Amino acid sequence: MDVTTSRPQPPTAPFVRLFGRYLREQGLPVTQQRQAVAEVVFGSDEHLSVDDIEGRLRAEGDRIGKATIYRTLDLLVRSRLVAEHDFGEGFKRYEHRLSRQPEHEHLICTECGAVHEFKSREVQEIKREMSERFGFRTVRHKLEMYGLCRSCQEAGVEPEEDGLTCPIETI
Amino acid sequence: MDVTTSRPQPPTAPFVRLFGRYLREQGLPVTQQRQAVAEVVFGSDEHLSVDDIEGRLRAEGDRIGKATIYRTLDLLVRSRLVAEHDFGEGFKRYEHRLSRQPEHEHLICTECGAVHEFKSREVQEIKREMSERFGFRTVRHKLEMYGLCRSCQEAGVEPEEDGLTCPIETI
DNA sequence: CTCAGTGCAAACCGTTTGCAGAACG
DNA sequence: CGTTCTGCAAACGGTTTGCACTGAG
Repeated sequence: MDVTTSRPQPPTAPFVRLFGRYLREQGLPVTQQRQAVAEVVFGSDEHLSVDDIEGRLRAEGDRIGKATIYRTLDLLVRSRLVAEHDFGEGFKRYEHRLSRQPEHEHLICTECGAVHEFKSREVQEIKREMSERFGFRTVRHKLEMYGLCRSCQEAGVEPEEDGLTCPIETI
Repeated sequence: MDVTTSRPQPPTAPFVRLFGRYLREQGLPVTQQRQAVAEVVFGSDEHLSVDDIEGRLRAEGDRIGKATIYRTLDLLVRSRLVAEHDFGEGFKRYEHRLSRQPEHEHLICTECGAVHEFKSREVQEIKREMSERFGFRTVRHKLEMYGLCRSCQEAGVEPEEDGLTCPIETI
């Protein structure tokens, strides 16, 4: 593969090297499998499932066992270079935290599965309030909005209703 | 068991009847197992796991199969009388939505597992913004703050650190 | 060389499903 | 009485783990 040809994303090599540095700091071997998994994760701006990662590795000719992928993702998450997400699909997704806003929230379209990221200053406010009011020290948080993205609404999809005919008051 | 003795919580019977009404509306049988599960869920203000529910049923002499509990919880969630949560523990938790604020967010202590509820007006603001800026129509959301509750901090617990020595900038 | 990593397959574990017998309406 | 439910046990599926072999340092 010609590294000099144009790439859609910034080069991933420096990020992979950063992961290598983390491994060395921890006294762990920098293996080619670990580098290959890191390359895939840092080379995409999507929220990848383990199957996605396995597929992309295979597409590049790498045949890496799922167990190794899981073990490597564990290291990537521990290094704080990668974030793990559970969007309630029954499996986890992974996204790297480099070269874009490391802290962001998610908009998830329940129709087409599209994931959009956004920043929210309100969350900082909430953290402060929780500290003041309850003495709670927030270490991490999760803010996800589930609904319909613009294009699914324009395609005529409606959010499905259910529940008791006499609804519980909401808000 | 004497129903006339004092109870810690408001009586659950009306809530169970509400569930019965939902079942009838849907043309589904109101079985004693379904009522027993509903009784347990409406009778607690905690976030119960399936094992919790099974245990409480057994404590009252009811022996109901896990499959039935799962199937009944599915109905309770569909009726909108009960909310399902995944706090990343590897299993789900359930909480009824009656006689307290039906919409609220969660504070989860990663040390002792305590769950505290709070209301956030900021979330409404975020919904509005997402609609304006991205045309996203929010149907539901998830806001969870993970960290240390006051008592765990007072007990001297510190949030554990990890990651690369040169940290990625955070907020 | 030695210790940790890898790959495979089996184990795990919460949840779901198929099916014979029991209940609801 | 027919239709749906229940309970059991087996199946499921994402993830984890045990172990013999390979590879990094």
